[in-house]
Amino acid sequence: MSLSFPQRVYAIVARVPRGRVITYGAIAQLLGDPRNARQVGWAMAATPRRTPPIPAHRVINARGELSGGPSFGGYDIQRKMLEAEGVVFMEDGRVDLEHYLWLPRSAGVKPSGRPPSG
DNA sequence: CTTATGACTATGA
DNA sequence: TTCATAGCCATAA
Repeated sequence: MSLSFPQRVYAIVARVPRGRVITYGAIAQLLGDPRNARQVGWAMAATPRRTPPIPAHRVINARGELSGGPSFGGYDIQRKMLEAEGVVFMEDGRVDLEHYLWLPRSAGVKPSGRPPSG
């Protein structure tokens, strides 16, 4: 059975440890469709209001900026959440992805998913 | 089917 | 560096 797109997104976001962040593009890339970065955001916004164990506040854009989605109540809320986990922000108010961007162990290797156009 | 929107990303000025 | 534009694709009307 194939999991839905958002389902797979949650699976990755749930793997992001504390004190780390991940970008939409990275998630989409891990799913095999880097173009679906936008759909990743859509999936996050579609998170059930049951407030599942999905650390959506650790998902930011490729520029290290927060999204301030309704799931947090505002930009400051998301920032406080990350700071509470140990994430330090730069003067510009952005996160240094070079230091906080998290990737799974198998990052860079996708043995299965989307085969080449063969 | 078309049109409009969006928790995005890459490129050009 | 910031600002504007193009490309992308799923969802909603």
